[in-house]
Amino acid sequence: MAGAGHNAPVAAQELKALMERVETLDDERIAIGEQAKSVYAEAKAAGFDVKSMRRLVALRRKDRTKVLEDKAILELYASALGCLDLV
Amino acid sequence: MAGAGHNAPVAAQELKALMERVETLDDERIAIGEQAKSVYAEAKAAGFDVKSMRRLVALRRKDRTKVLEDKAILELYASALGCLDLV
Amino acid sequence: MAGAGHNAPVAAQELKALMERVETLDDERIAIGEQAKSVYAEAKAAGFDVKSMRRLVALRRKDRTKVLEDKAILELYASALGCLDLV
Amino acid sequence: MAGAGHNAPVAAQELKALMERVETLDDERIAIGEQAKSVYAEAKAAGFDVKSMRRLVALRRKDRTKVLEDKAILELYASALGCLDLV
DNA sequence: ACTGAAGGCTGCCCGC
DNA sequence: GCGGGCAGCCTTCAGT
Repeated sequence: MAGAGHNAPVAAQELKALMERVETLDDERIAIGEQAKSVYAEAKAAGFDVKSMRRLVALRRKDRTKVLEDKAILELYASALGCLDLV
Repeated sequence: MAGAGHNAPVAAQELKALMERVETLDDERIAIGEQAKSVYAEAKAAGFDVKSMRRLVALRRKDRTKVLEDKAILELYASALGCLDLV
Repeated sequence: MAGAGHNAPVAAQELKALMERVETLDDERIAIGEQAKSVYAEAKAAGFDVKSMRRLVALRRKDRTKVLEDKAILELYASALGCLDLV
Repeated sequence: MAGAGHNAPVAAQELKALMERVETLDDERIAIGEQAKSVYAEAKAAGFDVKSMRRLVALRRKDRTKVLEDKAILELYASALGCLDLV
């Protein structure tokens, strides 16, 4: 099914090399995540609401047009259900 | 560490009974999920946006007061960043 | 984009009816989830490891053949990396 | 509730600065994620099973002792249920 | 058949 | 030290 291992030992060397690259990248990614966490800790110490900051970061990363469209639909539906204030 | 298995075979009968109960409940849960999926399919066929419906369902299930508070903070921050229109 | 609202108020009645059906199903789903949680709590009180039980439940729900295949690949790779004992 | 904004405009400048730092870190994190994705694509092209590679990466990052303990419990339970071959 | 998204589950961190 | 809440990963499904 795999198609990979035409030779029994699965090209262990190749696999090892790929895994090492991935693991290195993962280490970097985690290190950066820790830096971000530090910044959020600072923000929290300064009295900001971290959860809201995260939501805003995510929102701003998305495509602006799409966000506005989604928002419009949500408001339309909420209005139909009589709970416009929630959105 | 566990504390459970004071007797070697781990009270296999007890474990089996518990697992069966969980698995039965799981079957029911999945069946209901499929019914919900059908309703969403109907909604989609009628031209509604399923994703927005899901968001609204989730929003309405949450505590109203908390939703309003969170919304207020988000708007405050968005306004500080000059992107109030996104929220 | 939506195609739904050929009439301005978005067929609010239809949307409401659909939402109610979904929310009812959701309530049931949540109730069952709580029952499952109770069973796990019982299990924990009896000394069983809940996390392992969950893993086993998930494993048993899957297609047996596929599980065995996946297991074989994982062992092959682990062996290539010299950490067969982990899997 | 917040404690932060003793001054009405919520210290918009401070918030902006924090958000920018977070967003920069996020950009880096995403870029690295894309590199990892590339490596996995390479691996796939070479015939390896990406899912198994991911599982192995996750497994190797965890604490070795804990992994072995978890494995032992899982095998114990599986054996009690008569499906040791699955784990 | 593959890619991208959406939901559910697991692992992690904070608060109690 | 435990339980709850949050972020990330895996899995599943719709779309192409």
